[in-house]
Amino acid sequence: PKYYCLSMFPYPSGKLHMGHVRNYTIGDVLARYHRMKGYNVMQPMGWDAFGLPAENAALANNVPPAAWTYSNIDAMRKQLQSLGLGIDWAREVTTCKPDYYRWEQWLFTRLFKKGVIYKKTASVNWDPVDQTVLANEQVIDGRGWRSGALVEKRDIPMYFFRITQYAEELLAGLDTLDGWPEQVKTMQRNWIGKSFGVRFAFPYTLDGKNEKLWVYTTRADTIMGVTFVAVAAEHPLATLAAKNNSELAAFIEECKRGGVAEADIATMEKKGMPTGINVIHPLTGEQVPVWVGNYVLMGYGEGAVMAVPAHDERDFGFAKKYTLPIKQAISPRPQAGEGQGGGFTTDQWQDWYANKEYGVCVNSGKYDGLNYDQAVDAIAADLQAKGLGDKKVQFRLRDWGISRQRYWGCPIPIIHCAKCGDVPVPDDQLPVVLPENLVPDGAGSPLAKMPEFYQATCPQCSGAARRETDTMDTFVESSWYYARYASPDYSTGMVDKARAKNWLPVDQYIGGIEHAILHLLYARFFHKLMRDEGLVPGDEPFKNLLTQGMVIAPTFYREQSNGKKLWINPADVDVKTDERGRPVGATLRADGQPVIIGGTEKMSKSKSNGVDPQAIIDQYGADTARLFTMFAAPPDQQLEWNDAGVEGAARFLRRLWSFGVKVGNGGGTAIEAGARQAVRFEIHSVLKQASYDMAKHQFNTVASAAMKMLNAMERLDSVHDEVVKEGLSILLRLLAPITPHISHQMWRDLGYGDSILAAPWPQVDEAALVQDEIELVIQVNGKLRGNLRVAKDADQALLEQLALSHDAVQKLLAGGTAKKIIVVPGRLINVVI
RNA sequence: GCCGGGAUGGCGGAAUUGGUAGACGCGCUGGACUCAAAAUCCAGUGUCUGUAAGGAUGUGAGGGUUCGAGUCCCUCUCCCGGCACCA
Repeated sequence: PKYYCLSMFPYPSGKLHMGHVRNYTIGDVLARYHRMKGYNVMQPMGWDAFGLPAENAALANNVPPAAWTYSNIDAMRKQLQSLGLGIDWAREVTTCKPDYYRWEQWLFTRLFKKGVIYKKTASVNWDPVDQTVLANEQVIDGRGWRSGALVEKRDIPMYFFRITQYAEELLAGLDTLDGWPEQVKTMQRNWIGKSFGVRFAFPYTLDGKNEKLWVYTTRADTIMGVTFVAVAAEHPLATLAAKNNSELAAFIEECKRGGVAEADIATMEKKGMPTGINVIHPLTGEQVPVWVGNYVLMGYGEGAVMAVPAHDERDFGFAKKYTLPIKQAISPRPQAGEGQGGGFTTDQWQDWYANKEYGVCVNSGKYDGLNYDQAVDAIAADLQAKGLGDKKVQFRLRDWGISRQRYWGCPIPIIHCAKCGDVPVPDDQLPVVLPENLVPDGAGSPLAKMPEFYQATCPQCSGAARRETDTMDTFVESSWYYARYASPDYSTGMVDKARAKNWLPVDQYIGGIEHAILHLLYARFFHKLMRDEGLVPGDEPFKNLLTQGMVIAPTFYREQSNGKKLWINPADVDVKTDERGRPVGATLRADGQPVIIGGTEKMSKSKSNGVDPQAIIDQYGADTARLFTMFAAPPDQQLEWNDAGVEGAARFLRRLWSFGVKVGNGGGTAIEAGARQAVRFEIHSVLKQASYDMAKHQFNTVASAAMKMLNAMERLDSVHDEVVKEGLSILLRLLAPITPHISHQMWRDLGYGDSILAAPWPQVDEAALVQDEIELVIQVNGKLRGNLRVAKDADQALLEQLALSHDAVQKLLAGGTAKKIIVVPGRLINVVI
């Protein structure tokens, strides 16, 4: 059987960091383990080579992003090799090379023709001083990172993937992914955000024309509580109203200030202003005022929302702030309202106001007394009868905008012709090659200033035309590299279908939890796009997913005279402890003066708490680095870096080595049968647990099992016995995936075979686990009171009798009788008194 | 703000998924070896109390279910990840 083991490929930043070491060690452990289990393993590696950091480096050092990227790749490849990873380098993929991205361009043109890709305008962060588009990351406290200018929103045309067309399938597909962590699936479900609601219109008349203002709501049952409608600043109605209202125009301008990041918008103070326009409530016929609200997003739904202050917390706050009416439309049902503060008051928001399970309509005319489902049905039916709305399924997921006004990315293969419009570049003109010798200057893409690049001929009419100078979001490259690995050399198509069919899907995907939504959702989407092109088999790309935690380390700093903190690397600090080992202070080794102990945080340059993996590998070797990384925490949790812990891992490997030398020396006497049986029991019961842990990817306890085995064998009087030969053979194979170098060498030196890679995963001998006597725990009222050694097949009556006659139980019974005795076979006896 | 996750000795973590809390490792304390130190080896190490045997207490806080709760339920606090242009 095949086993495709894939770790997320790195961005070539220049240096391996601990997160990489962790990611690739986990992948390598799984790959080696599966080789021992008899699988045909593929473990490839590549480079996510386009991206912003290369442009930043270019700005800082005046080097072309290409040169910087390629030299980083060479450096990091060497580092990965020093970790001893069993990678098939013949499959190496580099996304910034034309032989890779030409197929991305090819697929783009196919999808463009199919209508899966389309163009529309969207908002971006605009730096008015540098005259450039900024990534969210480059906006700091609302200002451009280099210019310091206040960032504005600007609408520009962009290409979009119609991912919403696949929303239903992306959602349903999650149910088939049994090998994915539940939390990741939950996050994706919530991100896709399928909701059942009602889309309806508020009619109004403007300049003698009948118009409709559309909104979407999941709470149609509260429609009789609507007291205003809020529209986004970019909404056409807002623009219209601002024409002869300078105050409103100024407010809309204010709303356009600031970036486009949702976290900022959602935490911003909620502000609004009336437009002076009224619309008609579709059911009551009442006039409803329209407001502009800075919290309404044009990109969501209709860019307008009905506001029901009585039953939506955000609307409530807004209404209180601007003293808008609050009209109750839901009341607790008598049975539900009891004890939950049924009284409605406009003074104070209460959580039940928004609880749809729990109320019935009031002040709602003919809908009074209906519960949520009944009310939504009745209201949707009435709206439909008036031609003003209907039930609608809506997704939170938005289409994926992929245009980037940046240089170091895959060129979008479109030619703009005045006559023919947007024309995709024909296959025989692909790839559109990105020139690699440019240096960006921080003011827009250099491609847009390069006539040799953008001057083109229209493929349809042969007239003069302009080539698109935007590049694609780098998430596009990382959405299909897993498929390219199956046939990285294939020059006549995106993937070789036969080889893709052989290797896909990825059996195990490993990467950081921070990719839980975007990357993993885009890759799933891309797989379906490629499937629909007949390129790849199956509906999902990744069968099993392991999301690893971050690598964190302690921080140390000194307060400087200017009040700023000077961060000091942990490697330069000595920590002092009291007689119990509690830290009491730290000093800088260089000057012996104290430093302040900060928190334990994600390794980063800014906190100077990074540990260079290369230094660890050079000092202790790859096996120690790998063992510590696997032992210190389970893979999906945070891993705290600890130099003493690394020392401990090295100590264990040295002990293992000396033990091997001792065994190799031969001679001596065999041990006594009872001791032999006890060690075999220990080794095989530990192995049983370790095999179970390995299968569930809990590598830290597998490493601890190896330590237990060595401890057990070291306690023996003599190492010259068959049980040691067997035990060491098991121990070395248990460790082989984690510490391949030492395991391989000892395996050979001790004469077990040529290569431990060819050895099978060790088997538990159940016969070694059989015991005649077992130890049971005696509890009284659930509290531990003693132990009992009994024959393993002792019956219930005997156990109860033994427990009752136990000294500790007798003492507590004090002559009384037990109420109840609970016997858990093989574990404990609990006497209830 | 919204979505997801986490919290167990001085530290990293373990606990067969409701059944002996603290495996394994680090650190610390004492001892052996050494002129001495390092390395190595041996013993101890949750907290309080007690000479000891023992007793009490203990898994972020507060409540609940159960013979029995780190594990299940409710309320809360703090920390971390993501939020669509960082990758």
